[in-house]
Amino acid sequence: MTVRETIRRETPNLTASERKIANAVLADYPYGALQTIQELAERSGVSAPSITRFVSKIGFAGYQEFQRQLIGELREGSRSPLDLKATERLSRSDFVADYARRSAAIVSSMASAVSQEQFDRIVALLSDQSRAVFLLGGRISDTIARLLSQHLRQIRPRIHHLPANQEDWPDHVMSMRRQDVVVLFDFRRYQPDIAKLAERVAVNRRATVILVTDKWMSPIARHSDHVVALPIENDTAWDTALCAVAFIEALIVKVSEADWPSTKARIETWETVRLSPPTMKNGDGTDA
Amino acid sequence: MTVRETIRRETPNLTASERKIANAVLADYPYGALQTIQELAERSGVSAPSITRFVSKIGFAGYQEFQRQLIGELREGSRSPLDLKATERLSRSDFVADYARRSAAIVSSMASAVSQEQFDRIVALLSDQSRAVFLLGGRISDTIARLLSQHLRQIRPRIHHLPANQEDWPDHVMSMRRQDVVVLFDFRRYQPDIAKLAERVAVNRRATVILVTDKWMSPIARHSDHVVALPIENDTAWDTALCAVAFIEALIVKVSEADWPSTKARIETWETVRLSPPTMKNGDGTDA
DNA sequence: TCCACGTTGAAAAAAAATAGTCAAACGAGG
DNA sequence: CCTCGTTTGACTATTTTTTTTCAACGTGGA
Repeated sequence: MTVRETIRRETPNLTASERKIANAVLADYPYGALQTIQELAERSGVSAPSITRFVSKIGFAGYQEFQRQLIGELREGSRSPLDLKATERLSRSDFVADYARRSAAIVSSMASAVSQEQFDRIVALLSDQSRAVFLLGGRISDTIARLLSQHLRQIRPRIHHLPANQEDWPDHVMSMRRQDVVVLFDFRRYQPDIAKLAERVAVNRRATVILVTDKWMSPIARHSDHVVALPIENDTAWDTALCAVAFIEALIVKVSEADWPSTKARIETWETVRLSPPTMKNGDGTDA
Repeated sequence: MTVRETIRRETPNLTASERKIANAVLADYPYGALQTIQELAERSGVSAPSITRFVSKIGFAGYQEFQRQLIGELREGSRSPLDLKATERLSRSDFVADYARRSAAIVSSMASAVSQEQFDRIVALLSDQSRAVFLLGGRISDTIARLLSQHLRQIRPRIHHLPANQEDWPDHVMSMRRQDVVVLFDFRRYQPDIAKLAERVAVNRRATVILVTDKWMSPIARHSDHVVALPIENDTAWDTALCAVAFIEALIVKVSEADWPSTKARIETWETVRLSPPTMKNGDGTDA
């Protein structure tokens, strides 16, 4: 019986504070608990005596014995992944584990949905600072688009996240030049307004359109230069945005590496500016 | 420079007793040294003061720092089995596939960071429509928080996503009642403003605070009733939000299932309303 | 609303670990 | 064989850590 299992088993009997401790211990297991009581108390947000009560409640004679057991596990663990197997078997029945496993499968299937060549082309477009980048997503997917915007802003200038309100679009559209890049996110329940925007951008402004969508392909695809069709199915009532997130995070990594010194410098400047004035933020995260 | 190397390098300068200690430490490295001074002294066949002299001689401030260093090494070392392999193969030619694989691994590790019990408790809180729900995230994580808000809004009423601007918070905070739920997202580069909000909410309004953070634990943990500590490390310069997304999607599935007929009815109504008038959207996705 | 119970953290006590002191033991060189 | 310098461990002081005590607090039930 590992400490982890013991804690899991005792969870139902724990009080609120004790549960916080349990979380802190399990969150960074087992190293999180290889500290003094004080430090663990600090990290868990409870008092030191609560830690003592916690360890005795889950069946140890004292904090030291508890730590000794953890070190013992560590030592055993380095020999055989026994604990891992046990944990896995234990968690077969729960939803979280199951969901995690399924999600992982979907994420790994992303690789077959995006070819390396396509990825590289998109990275090249986004890394080219002579091109402005405009982003927009649908009702739900706009939050994903915004994740990309936020990160890109840290890496390079001229990132424009279009506001949700259609009426504000024309201004932005008019400022697009032919060499610019428009990244659209549109998953099923495709939105006509975005399709319209895409068409206008493609036809009138001739900007490069990158579309991130699902395998059923938003109608925007016909106006897009690059279409990334990601898996979104989950076997639940809800589609998953995981692949989209994984995809944009992969993009971020590569775009930032394209000119890392510049990225680093920019982030540092950014931090300085952010920290000095008492936070004066732009309300909705879009640029004006 | 590992402790082992340090010891090896210093060996020539050691006295007989000190060499005994060195042998004892290296013989069962690093576990042999993860004991009290007394035990190590016993095992080495020397006295406790010799141990003290030994550790200071090889350049540590004291026995504790020495042990801490060892634990640190252990922790670094343990990252290798899964991640190091991935890092090695982070090849240019197949970046997407590698990234997908690593991302999948991280997502599947989510299961060990979130226990089923904890998950169930959070689902119960969010499913309880008598509780209003307030959400907020940090600079980047707010987009994740927003994803949750968006979905929750489709499922149930009284979802309030706090605006990014701090000055608008007091209004919302004042409307919080004791039975309400506040969901905060805060990943490293923890933001003081959010911590302040959390404290005020916990102390003044006594609402239930759910914190989604990373294993280093945002200082908000101290004021939170439920702390979800997710893996975010990626071996890239950027932290990943994948687990956070997977987590909230899992939440969504279960919260929506808690009262599926009601959820379904609500979504249908929602669709009708959304499609009929020529889209009049709320600018930033927060409620007024 | 009030009461009884369980939970919590501050403070103090207890225990332990660690560092310091000093004299004895040891060994090298005379 | 003696002397000096080094090393060593018993003893002690100090610091740190852990545990216990106890009062206050919040919670849930009457």
